[in-house]
Amino acid sequence: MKVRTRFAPSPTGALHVGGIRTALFAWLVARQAGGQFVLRLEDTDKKREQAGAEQQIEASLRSLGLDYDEGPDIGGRFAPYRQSERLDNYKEWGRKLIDSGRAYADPYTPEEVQAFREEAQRAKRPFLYRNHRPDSPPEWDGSQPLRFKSEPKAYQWHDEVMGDLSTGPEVIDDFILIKSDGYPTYNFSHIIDDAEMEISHVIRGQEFIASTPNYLNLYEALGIERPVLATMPHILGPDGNKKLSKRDGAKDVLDYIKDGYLPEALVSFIATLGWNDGTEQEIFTVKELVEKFSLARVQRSGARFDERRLTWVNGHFIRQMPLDKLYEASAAYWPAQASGASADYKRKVLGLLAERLKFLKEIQELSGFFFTEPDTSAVTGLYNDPSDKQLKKVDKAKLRELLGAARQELAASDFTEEDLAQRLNALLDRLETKPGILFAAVRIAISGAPASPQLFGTLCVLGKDTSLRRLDNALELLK
RNA sequence: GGCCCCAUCGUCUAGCGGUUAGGACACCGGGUUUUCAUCCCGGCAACAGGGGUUCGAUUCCCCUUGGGGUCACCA
Repeated sequence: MKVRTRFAPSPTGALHVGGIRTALFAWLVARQAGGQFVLRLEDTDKKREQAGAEQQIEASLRSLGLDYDEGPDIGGRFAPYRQSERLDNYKEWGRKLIDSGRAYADPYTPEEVQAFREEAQRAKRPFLYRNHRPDSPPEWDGSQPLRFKSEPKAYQWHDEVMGDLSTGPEVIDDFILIKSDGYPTYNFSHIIDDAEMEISHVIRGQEFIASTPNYLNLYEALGIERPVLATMPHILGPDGNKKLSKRDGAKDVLDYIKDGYLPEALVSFIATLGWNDGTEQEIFTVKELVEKFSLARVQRSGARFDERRLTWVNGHFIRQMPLDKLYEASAAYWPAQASGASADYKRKVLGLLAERLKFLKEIQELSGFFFTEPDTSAVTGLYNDPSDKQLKKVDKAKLRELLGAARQELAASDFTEEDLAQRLNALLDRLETKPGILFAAVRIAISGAPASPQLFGTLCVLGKDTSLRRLDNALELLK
């Protein structure tokens, strides 16, 4: 079978993790089979549409490397890929259904239908339009909704993720195919488009499982062979059990990218949210995912979104990334003060920072003192009230003595890491002091930060002039 | 409310009749002789409940409970 999958969002907002996961899995299925992945825009609701959403969706997919072979902005064999540009198509299929007696014009006003619905609600029964199906509907002139004339019956079908599913005839109803504004409903348009675009696997969220029997009924009326169906469980919010939404702090994918989460980390994390290969592997490269992914191993229950785990995965990817690649990826995250610094210097700073980064945006806060003098009030603050327990025991006079001695050693050093280590360690013995005291004192003088990368490397990168100057400044502050 | 789906540590999960129920995140402790972090070692922590089936159920079946979805001229 020729495998073609699609991701078919409506342009009503940004893509969050839930939507992206559906896209990722569809993409993986296509890439694994050497098939195509299609992006189609379901823009049939003008009221809910949001300006810029299409671009945002496209950018989100691209930023994660989920490239599509056909889509609204790149065209393809079955263009156009915006449903709003395929309206004639749906009308034509609507006519066919009218001709075969499987569609009819809905004569009721929205208010009348609403009254039926409320009546059903009062009786605590599910609402079925077909209980009110008109005997002799008017001719469809496009101003009324066009409804599907269903043929209720029981269904059982196979879902690649959920397994065998079944329902009774009571869930089948006469749903609207084409709205009175001329736009099709999702229920109609996606079936037509999937068929015309030769989509082999329909992979989508759990919310569609209830309407699947209706689609099955429509496929039969249309004489269309149904594609393979796969239903993804929802991704749930971190604290609640509700479907993940913006309100749960579900950031848009581009927000994560902006904060310096790496695409490959995002992909690995999202893929393992509801899927695993049965081994104890926790992290996957994109290549591995393409090889190992299978719909059959997708979890049937919903998964909670835990950002802490994403953060861990991201840190993992950062740490195993070669420095050159990491440097490339970090371009947008340097603080403003770094603009004058050389690439070579920044690369060295990044080398020191790399092992403690959770995401790239942290470079901004962590690297400040490499580019500007430490804040004097921060330095005095740290000396007066050190977080370090050892340093607490030392008075100012002693601090001055230690820093003075350290300054002398540094002045004599060639500022290679080895030499610095050797000299300062020797100083430790000579002054009979603990590293927790001497090194902390020096570290604060040169960084003004409560936490910073390892001392010798930091001194080495900052260089002799800067280091000595900062030590002098600190000595001045301690007077 | 009807219909449908789901159910292992706090979280993501392995398990597909016999296991000391495994891993990871988070958390807690220890180590890597400066801080933070990394890394390593250790610890805490789960089969929702009740019936069956079976020599034996986390695993298969049923019920209960709990959670979710759906019942739009939204997708």
